[in-house]
Amino acid sequence: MATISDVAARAGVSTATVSRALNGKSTVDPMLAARVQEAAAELGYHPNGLARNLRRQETAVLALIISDVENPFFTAIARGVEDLAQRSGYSVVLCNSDENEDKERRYIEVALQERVAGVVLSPTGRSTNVEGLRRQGTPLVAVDRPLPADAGDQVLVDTRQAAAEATRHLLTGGYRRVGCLTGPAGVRTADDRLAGYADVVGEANVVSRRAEYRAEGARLAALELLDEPSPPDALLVANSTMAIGVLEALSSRGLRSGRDVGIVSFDDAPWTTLIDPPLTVVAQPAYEVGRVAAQLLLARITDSSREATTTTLEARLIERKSSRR
Amino acid sequence: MATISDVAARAGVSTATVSRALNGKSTVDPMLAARVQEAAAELGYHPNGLARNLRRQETAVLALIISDVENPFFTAIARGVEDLAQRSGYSVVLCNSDENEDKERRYIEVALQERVAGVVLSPTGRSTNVEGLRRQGTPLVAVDRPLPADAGDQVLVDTRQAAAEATRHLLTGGYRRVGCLTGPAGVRTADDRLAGYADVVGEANVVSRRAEYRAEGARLAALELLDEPSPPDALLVANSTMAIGVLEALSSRGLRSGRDVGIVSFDDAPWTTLIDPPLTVVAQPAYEVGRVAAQLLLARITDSSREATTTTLEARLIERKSSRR
DNA sequence: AAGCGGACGGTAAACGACTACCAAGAGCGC
DNA sequence: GCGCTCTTGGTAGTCGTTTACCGTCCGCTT
Repeated sequence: MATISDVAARAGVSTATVSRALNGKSTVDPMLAARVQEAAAELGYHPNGLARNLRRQETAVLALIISDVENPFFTAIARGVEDLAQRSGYSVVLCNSDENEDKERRYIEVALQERVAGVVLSPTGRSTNVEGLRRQGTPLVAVDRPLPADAGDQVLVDTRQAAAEATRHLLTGGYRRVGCLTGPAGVRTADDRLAGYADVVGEANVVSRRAEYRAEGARLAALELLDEPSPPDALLVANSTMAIGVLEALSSRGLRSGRDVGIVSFDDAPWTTLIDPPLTVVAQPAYEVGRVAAQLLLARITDSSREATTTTLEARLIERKSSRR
Repeated sequence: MATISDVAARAGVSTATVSRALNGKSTVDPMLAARVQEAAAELGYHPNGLARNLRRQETAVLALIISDVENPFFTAIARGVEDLAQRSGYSVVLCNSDENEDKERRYIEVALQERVAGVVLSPTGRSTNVEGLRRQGTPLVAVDRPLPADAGDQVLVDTRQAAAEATRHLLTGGYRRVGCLTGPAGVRTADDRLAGYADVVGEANVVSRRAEYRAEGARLAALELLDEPSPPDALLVANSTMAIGVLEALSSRGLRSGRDVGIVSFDDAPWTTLIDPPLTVVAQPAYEVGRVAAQLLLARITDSSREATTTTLEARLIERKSSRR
């Protein structure tokens, strides 16, 4: 593997000159520079990023740790982060914590060890530990879910408000007994969506189940709800993956969404318009969340003394037919 | 930021001892080791991975460069790679080339500079350049699409065969004029699927359109096909993202899949059973592709002289109702 | 008591780049 | 010819680890 000294030897100059020629710092005689370029090309020289970063004490890599690669909401965030970061010359590496606190911890550790320039994190849950990042002064912005007791930058979605609006929408649509299917306790988005729902129906009328943010758990939970003595006639579902399970549950009971059970789900997945009836959803500005997070992160990288901010973006209810009789 | 010498100073030993104590190599007096551990904890010491890797000349990071984070097929591959890699102590960083050759090149460059231990790559297209990786001897395995003129490890899916089977299935289902909607020319999976289709209908009867592997282009292309003088009465669609566009096109023309136009699509996305009629699909073993790729990569990392292999996995036709009248 | 081997831990040299500092040479005015 | 400035490029130190090598100490055998 060619090193800078190989190039230097081949071009008949010192390593310092090679470094200067290749990085365009300081001035180097054009002829010498050309010779260096040529030597580098001939040897297929790629600077060793490890050595470079070690010396420079900085990397142009951002880590994005998300809770589920298979959830379109998070991949849209990834796109947002990436588009913006690329433009500033940063590369983004994506780590999938899989809603698993161990994996999350491991990836935070990797980010720390690799000395990435900054981290965008969607915390899996209660016990996310960012002490390490904080101590090392690694810039961090949390997305989707706030960090427990933290004063860092955050980009959130006003999900409680959105859940309330969706619930209200179902109620005015003529449904009487609205239920709620949400994610695990301790996951802030899950709790907030439930809370927004409860705000509207009133504590006394809460009919809810929790499940992992996955299809299968949601299917089972929906079934439980439907089998109650007085089952809900409408459901607020906390994300699109769960919605898949809920719709399966409905069809396995011969129920039709909209007519029999009103449905509103979070996240405007691409397939939601394909089904019959099309799904009413709460569209979250995922791409925008990613963009803003990246912006904040870059700003903090260049000026670490910035004050921490919390940005809350609005979600938007898209009325389709699954919430109408 | 605490370094190893800080820890050494605090524990009153040399850096060598700290290193040994923390890495469990060689033997260190248990009492000393404990003192080192404690000092490290107190200082919140995280070894500098850059320095470590520079010295060790190796990293425990694998790069996975995929062509589209928002495509479930690729995220399933990512999961497969990750599950296996984690088990061997490797971390996986995911890079999204977005079907864009510039981004792909950039990420290959990053992988090279960061000296990752290996690369899993789904080449975007014709001009993917892995010369750099080859020269540096970075282990590489290609997934989904073969590398042009390459002798490296590959994990592919027998997609031509699967396309042929799907086409045959439509034909025996009573459809007369089967069309094909595939991806861009030069993308091997797109070409193969078209070829498999052509194998069955015969060159003379080919009715096809190409589009990006995205919903919108597929929608337009489908519309074109449907507006022909003698439009096809069945369509083979090359991936699930395109299928979304096709289904939109159908419904905008008031056509019903199955009854009016038979549809078979590649990729068993989670929503395909939710629509009415459920979509007949060619399920690709994406997770398995990822697993095998990771296995191959790890094997090659430990033994770089292994002979290159090409693994071809079988796809499976799942008959549902969109391919029946 | 001398000799020996094993266990332990320190010293210092890498790894590969960047860069502060310095030296040499060129050009120029006097 | 001298001294000045300016450009150019080399020397060597540095980033934070790991590890080859070596010295020391301890206990045991003979």
